[in-house]
Amino acid sequence: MARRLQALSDPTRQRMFSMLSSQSEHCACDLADPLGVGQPTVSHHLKILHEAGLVEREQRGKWAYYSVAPDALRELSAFLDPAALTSGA
Amino acid sequence: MARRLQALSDPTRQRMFSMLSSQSEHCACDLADPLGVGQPTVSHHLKILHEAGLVEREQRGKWAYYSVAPDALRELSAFLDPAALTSGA
DNA sequence: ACAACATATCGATATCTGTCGATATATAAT
DNA sequence: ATTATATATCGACAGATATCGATATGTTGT
Repeated sequence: MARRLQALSDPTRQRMFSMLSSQSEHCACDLADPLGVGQPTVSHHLKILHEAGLVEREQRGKWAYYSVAPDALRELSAFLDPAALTSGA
Repeated sequence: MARRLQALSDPTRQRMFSMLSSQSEHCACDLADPLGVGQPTVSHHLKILHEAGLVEREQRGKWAYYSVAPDALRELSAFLDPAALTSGA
């Protein structure tokens, strides 16, 4: 969990993660421009998010598609505030 | 929220916050030893947690007592995973 | 094999940040 | 007022990190 919080501490990664949340998935190439950073930087941040278990990676052809890891946020949310969990859904 | 995530990204502050969570409140003087850091460092981190709205501060005599801000974690948790919120409690 | 494109890695650098020692501020007691 | 104690601030420094340009890797076509 420490690693996840660390991964979410950078503003660029926060925006990146937000973009991935709002849409089902993103090709890495679509992230650089809106974020205003270079391609190596995008790649670097995606690696950090991935290693923290926050995003998943799927290679399709030359493109790499990233998406939010299904349970990552729930786990993090539960870790921060266990009392706020729903019992069912 | 960005600021709160940033505040929770440091390992020392995570442990600090955990200590404050497990007990109702702590005097700043009780934190340095268990954390293995100096007093100025404790003061510095408490300031960051306080400015992020994660902890509250109450001065009693020469001592400063810190406690977890009541709604901080719930808000953060809801921000990260709105779907996991309880409707009632 | 070769060319073209997407992504990852490498090396360098500027900035941020955690930590400390020293010092300042504040409160309490003598 | 002086002393003692608790906390905050300051200045400095080492280590982490975000970013970039250059290059490597990998994939898709020809």
